[in-house]
Amino acid sequence: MRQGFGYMTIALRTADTFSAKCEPGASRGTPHPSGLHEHLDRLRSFGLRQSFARNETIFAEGEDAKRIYRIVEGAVRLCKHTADGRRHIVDFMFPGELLGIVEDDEHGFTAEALNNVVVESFPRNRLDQIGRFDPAVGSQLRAHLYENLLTMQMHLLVLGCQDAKERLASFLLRLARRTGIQRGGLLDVAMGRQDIADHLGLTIETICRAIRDLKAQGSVATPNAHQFVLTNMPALRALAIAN
Amino acid sequence: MRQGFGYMTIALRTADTFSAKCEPGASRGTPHPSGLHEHLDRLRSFGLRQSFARNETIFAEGEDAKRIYRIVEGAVRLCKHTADGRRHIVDFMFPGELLGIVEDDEHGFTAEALNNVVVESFPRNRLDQIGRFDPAVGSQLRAHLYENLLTMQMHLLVLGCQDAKERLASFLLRLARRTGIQRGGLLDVAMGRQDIADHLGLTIETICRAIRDLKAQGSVATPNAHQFVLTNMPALRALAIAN
DNA sequence: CGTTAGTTTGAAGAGGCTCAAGCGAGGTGG
DNA sequence: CCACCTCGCTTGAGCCTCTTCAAACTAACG
Repeated sequence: MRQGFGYMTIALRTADTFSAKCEPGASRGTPHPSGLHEHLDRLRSFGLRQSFARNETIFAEGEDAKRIYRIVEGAVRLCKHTADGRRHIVDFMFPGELLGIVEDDEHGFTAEALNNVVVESFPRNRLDQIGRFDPAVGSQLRAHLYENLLTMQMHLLVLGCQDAKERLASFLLRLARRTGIQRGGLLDVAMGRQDIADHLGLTIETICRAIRDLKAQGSVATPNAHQFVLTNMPALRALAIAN
Repeated sequence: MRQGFGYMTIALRTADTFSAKCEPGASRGTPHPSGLHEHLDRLRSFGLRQSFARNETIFAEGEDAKRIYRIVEGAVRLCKHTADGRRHIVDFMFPGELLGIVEDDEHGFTAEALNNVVVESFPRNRLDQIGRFDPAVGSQLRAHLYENLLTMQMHLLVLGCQDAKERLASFLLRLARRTGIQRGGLLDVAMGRQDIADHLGLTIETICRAIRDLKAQGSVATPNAHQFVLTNMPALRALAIAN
């Protein structure tokens, strides 16, 4: 651990860029471009800025959920662990996205930095306090939870119905939709192969072979292990579950 | 379709029994024994009671979500379909549970009757209206969404990490926890093998074989195809993900 | 008592997993 | 500056689980 920089060419997006967010569900117009951000901005004075190096834990499953987090820079994985040590990555999170919003007292998963991560965190009870006067907060929180719910349902469909290549295609397309694509069609992939495997319910070897196959059929190219070019979107979309 | 009765020995529970509900998460005390029910009861005059025969559709994915449903009797499956016709059953629902609560304009999945089902439905905008005066409604809706979210996360873990026997064990234990167990340790299983398969991301044959294996190792018995006896709970729990 | 829908079992095949080794890029120390 | 080491990625071979296809069985119903 703590071994420096990791990948991700350049984190172009900053905390003020997140209005472009549009996830999930592609088709439906974004219901709320997360109005929650405005409320958090109003809590600036309570905001705490923190940095985490690769593989450091931002918060852990079971910990008291006293603060909510906004990712300013870097990428994060959300993990759940089984009793016998198996790991599943529920989702990845990117700049401008909110983290650790629960209705429980404790966090339901562990959040770990994929690379150098900067987060701002805010006391949860402050937001609740605003919510007591401004009913919009409640509905924005609900919208946030609902988005997450839709994302989970989509992912259930992926794990329940798709084979390795299809899962990878779904993953890459969603990643492209969320993080955007650099000039030259370059897609930066912050997470390692093992992370992708644990997210898609496969092994690292199967991920590698699925990538090789997609390359062989001309659907993607990989200039290096952490960058992809989606050379044939229609083919990928045909594999994936929906866009 | 419409071939009469289906299974499920006797639906003992009625609309007034749901206070016993305690899902998901076993450990945590039920955060809200769904206070939403009280609000719905207050909307009695707008309530619409409907019956559905086995395999009939209660509402379909993509339809306008104008009403929310409460199951009075019977069991329901919630399905999503991929473009190429594959089916995934997101979850099953039982008497006393609420159905079709979305933040969207349209339903995110299809609800179909597993057996003879009776539901009460209420206009969504009426509940919203109550919510404008009573802030508790909003937080109860949020709690409801959050419960669903936790359930999905649990199920992701099942699909992402477990093999056939483990998935079946997880499924049976959760089912027992939700629907309760008859005298004699009998667990009524309203859904067919194909439904279980589509819920667990397996084929019907694999389900049958997993059942056979659990029987062989003495963990369950099956007096008939729609009843199970969980003869060795510790063994099942050891297989399952958490309780 | 035949029909039908659903369940169960078998045999063969495929996709993904395991184990093992090779490769390549980055960082470190001489 | 190069050699070395390490970590993560990639590839291969064999195995195992789950799937596929096919057929037999069972129970409910007309």
